[in-house]
Amino acid sequence: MGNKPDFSYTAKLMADSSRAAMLEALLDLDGLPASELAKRANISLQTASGHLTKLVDGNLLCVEKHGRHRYFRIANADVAQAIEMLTVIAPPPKINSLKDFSRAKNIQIARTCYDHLAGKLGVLLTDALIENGYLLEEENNFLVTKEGEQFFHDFNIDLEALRQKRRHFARKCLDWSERRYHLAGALGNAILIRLFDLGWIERLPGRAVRVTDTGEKGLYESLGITTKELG
Amino acid sequence: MGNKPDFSYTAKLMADSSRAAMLEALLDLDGLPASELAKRANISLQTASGHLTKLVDGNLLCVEKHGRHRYFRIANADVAQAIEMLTVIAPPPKINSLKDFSRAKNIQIARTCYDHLAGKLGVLLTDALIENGYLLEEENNFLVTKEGEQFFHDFNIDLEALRQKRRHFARKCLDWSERRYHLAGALGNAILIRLFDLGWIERLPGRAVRVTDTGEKGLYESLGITTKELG
DNA sequence: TAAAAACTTCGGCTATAATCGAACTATGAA
DNA sequence: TTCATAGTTCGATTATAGCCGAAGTTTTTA
Repeated sequence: MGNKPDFSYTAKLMADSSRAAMLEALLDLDGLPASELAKRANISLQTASGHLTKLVDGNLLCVEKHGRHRYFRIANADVAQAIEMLTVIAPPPKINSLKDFSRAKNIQIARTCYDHLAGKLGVLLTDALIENGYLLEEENNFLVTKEGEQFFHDFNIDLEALRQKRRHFARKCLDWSERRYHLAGALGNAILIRLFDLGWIERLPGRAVRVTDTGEKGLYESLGITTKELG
Repeated sequence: MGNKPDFSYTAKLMADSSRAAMLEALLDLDGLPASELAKRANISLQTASGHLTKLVDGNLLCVEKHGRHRYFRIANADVAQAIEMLTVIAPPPKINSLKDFSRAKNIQIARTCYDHLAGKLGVLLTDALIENGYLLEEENNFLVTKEGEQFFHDFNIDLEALRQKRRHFARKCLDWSERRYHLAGALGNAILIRLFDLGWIERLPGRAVRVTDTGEKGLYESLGITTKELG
């Protein structure tokens, strides 16, 4: 009775699947307009507008007005953290067949999460970048060190170009299977693209990803990652 | 699409106010039967039964069967943490009048949370117990040290009796106004009762609490707490 | 000044799910 | 074996809110 804030109010805002789709989109790419969010949630612009009003009123999102455009973003890190916690305790995608089972295993080992690398491989790569002194951990982001600037340059990733983009540069993303953070944001995306280009990883059915023989060698030589650890 | 676990599923389970009431009750006192939870949520036993099935299926609760009784509890610490995160970002109770305003201020300074002390005073007391070497912080609980055993004995609190109770002994509870942990569980409850008995604190309208003149002196002499810090 | 783009508001339709009465199952006590 | 207690299942009712079509508002571009 007026004792504590009512968590079911916030839960209700996250409970609708259309709103959840929009929140999920904003977790990775923030500063999206209503029309883009409507597309991603597969709903009409009118419906999206209503949902977005509710999310802003409920302090889950905030808006930036630029002329006739309105860019939405997650209100603060607590909101992202709350969503991540809910993801951790949510039941994992169902397994019905043997095919599903091996796919589920592959997906835990290495997968894409939105547009960056996740799963055991994602966490392993992030850890290696930290241990080699290329990244530093911050509150919600990673910081590229001087050595890191050199490393990414040699790895053919243009950090300056990434910093220009209207999105997080090197954000932390909670890995639901590993319960650890991995690298997301523009830098996480650039690394994924580069790994595909180099032929170090390749797609499996679904979101899963596999390290190739070339990749095994490359990851060891550049970052000291042994793929045996992937199980 | 089968990428990540669906957090909106879990959010939906927490979104209903009856289910939220049951979860909140179980956050403090766990091992309650369905009939008791129905009472606390102000719903019929049939309705409660349906809700509890959903919560168990969704891995938010687990059950222990003892004969014809079924005792429910929060499934794990992640669930509690997720609820706490949602509480932190939920909008605080509304302020409509000047009366509401001063009440809101009082409630931030010192209040009861279920059956233990919270707000600035709750956090201050918990910190003092730690600084004096009477409590140690663990993952989700506090540990009473040897010095603590002596202190609580002198303070007229029977720790052995508290440990017998079918509930958490010294649990951490996240303070939504302070964004810090305070002491909950059986020990938190016992301290609150003792403070009332000693006349060190007294009730204000609502859930708020006030430190008396005797209390000011007593808290300083026993734990070095200066109530000026309460603002 | 007109037209287009980005978004909001309104109104009606529809689906979901929360609710409880009543009847049922299972365990324990007399 | 009969009664009581604890809880579940079923069915009907009701309320909430998600959805989109249509019409309105505001800002930018032509």
